[in-house]
Amino acid sequence: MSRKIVVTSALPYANGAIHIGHLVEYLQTDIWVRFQKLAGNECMYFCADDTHGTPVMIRARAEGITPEELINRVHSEHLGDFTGFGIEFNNYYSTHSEENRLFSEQLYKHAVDNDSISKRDIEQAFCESCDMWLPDRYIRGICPRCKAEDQYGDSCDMCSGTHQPTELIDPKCANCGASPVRKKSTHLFFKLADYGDRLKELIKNGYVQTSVMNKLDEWFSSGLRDWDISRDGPYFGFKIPGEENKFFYVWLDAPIGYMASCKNYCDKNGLDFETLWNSEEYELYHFIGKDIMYFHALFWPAMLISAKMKTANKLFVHGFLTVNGQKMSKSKGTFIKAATYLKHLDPEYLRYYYLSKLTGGVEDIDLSFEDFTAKINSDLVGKLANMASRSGPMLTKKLGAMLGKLDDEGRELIGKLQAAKESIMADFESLNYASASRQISGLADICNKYIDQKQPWTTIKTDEETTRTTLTVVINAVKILTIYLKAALPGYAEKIEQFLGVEPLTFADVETVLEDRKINKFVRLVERVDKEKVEAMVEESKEDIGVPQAEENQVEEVKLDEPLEPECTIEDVMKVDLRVAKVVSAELVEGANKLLHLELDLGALKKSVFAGIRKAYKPEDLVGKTVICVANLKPRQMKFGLSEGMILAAGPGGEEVFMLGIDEGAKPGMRVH
RNA sequence: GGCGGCGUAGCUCAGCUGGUUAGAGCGUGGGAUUCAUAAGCCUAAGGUCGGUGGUUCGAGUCCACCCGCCGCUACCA
Repeated sequence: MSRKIVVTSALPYANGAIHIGHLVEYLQTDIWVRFQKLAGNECMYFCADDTHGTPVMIRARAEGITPEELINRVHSEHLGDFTGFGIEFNNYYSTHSEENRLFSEQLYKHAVDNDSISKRDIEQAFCESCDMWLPDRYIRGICPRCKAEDQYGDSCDMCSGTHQPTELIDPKCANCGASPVRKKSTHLFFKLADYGDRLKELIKNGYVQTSVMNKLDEWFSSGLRDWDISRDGPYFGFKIPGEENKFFYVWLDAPIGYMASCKNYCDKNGLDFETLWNSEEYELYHFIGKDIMYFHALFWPAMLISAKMKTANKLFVHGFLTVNGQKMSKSKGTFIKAATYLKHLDPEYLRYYYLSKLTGGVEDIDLSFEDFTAKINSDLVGKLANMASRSGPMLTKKLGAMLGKLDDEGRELIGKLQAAKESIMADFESLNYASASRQISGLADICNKYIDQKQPWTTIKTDEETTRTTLTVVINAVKILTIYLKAALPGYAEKIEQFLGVEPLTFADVETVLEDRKINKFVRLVERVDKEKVEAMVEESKEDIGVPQAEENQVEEVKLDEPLEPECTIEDVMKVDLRVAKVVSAELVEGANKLLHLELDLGALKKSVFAGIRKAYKPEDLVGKTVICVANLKPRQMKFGLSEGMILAAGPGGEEVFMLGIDEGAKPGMRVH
């Protein structure tokens, strides 16, 4: 029986561009949504821009436009980015919409009726020159603890301590630099604690992954606090009914934006919103990052419970993206915007890469450019695309583009691929895409072995029909693997569908077999990753930001061919025992093209070392030379013998190797300090 | 500081409820091939599973402590 599913991704804020970190979530979600559809389920995907709040207001002011103009522009930019990456929303809406206003007012009214709203005064910073209340983020000053300058109102980057904005020394408005004043104001609070038991119940029943549950336990045990849901004007948002100059805090109406987007879609398409959003007929899932767990696991369901509405079946929480093992950095050029990526690289690369990394857990995932290039080039191009490329053209050029029939052996191979279907589908369902991609990759290995073993390039010379059978098997294998990958690589799949001359494939087609039919001309499926394009993308990401802090007269950043190793201690250095050594003999190594075999004299002892310096040094030039060697390196068994040390040399390798010498007078065996 | 997560081959990561010689892909060395997007196949080397101690017949897997990294710490969007 097919399922009916509604899915959302977190709403990106309308104050900045989509970057590759955001895309982890949207691609994770999009792959899941596409998977559900391919599996024969009905699945709808809703999202929207999160448009309200102080940052949007400030940004619009800075650009001299209205907030509406800003959010309209950003909306189309965001949508363009998503479309560029093949992310297919049923509706990409905005929180600044009538639907959202109505729902926000409705949910608020329910909360009021349930006596879940309280009022009390709070003191907050107000900038008189900007005529605006300042969130903590918009107050800068000196950290009360470590006295670092220019720190946020709530936390200090230098000592990583947290503090109250009132404690900040010499506070300034981050916007205009004026000193803010403290003013009292009445705020509305949602009494979250009233919903504690029901939230615990929800979470106990599998609302989130277990690791997320642990985190939530922490919050529960420290007690749920009331949630400030109002902001004083001027504020870009919805006015709170019955209040003077008060607006809903942006986080109140943001998740409601999911509903608004769904409602807007339903109205445009003649569907019943109540059925889609609020009935048991449809499952509901939210995909979010771990930073907004609090809102989605506590506030949001509490508000829905208060309004007697359905809560989601499950929250799928994912981790953050690091690039080359570190936080995305504007100065390093790893803060890569979606639009910048698209100028240089194929979006399907990133879709495949994230597929290969995502596990459904909350751990961060790392995008290493080296790994990225290797994975795409070897897995996607070398294994998968190449499979099609080594069968398709032969079939079209030499065998009239006609498929034959599978033989027993072929059926066995195809059977193996078909048998993996359930397990691969289970991986997609549970968001363990990495596991799915490993399975698929393993299947491609089996197929490539089959091709090697069958040698169609040999049999074609003598036996066309046997060759046709072999290639028919391969084409059918390609078809199945394409289905397995299609959720992640829709563009790739489409090319193969055209090549095979078939209707759009789904998981149901895994069981069907293509026989005795014509196929179309083979087109290249995917290009290899060009390292230079990756570099160009990183370069451009640096330029996006401009040269940072040039006026600070900072130490010029050194650019090395090989990046600097992490800082080490003197103890680390002392572990390496460097000794002066004299080359006693040097000879070529039979069968090796990079190695020289050296005998070294270290005074009291001798060492036999294999060094990869053959392209740079001739054996006869080395004998008698004094070099520096690592004397306590663990001996390594090489094919040609045991290497007991390592000669110090500089350079990238090959012909460019430069050995370290030492000044006159040093004797073999002396330690280098 | 408190809390959560992580630390497994050069790199990126799998290892379910503890159970035979710890796995994959990439990379590296060697070999046989050449249909294919310099791809594919065979084969070798490479890990005291962050450290120490403990529970157990048996621990990468459980417990304690320590070290290192990341994140959260709620009126921040």
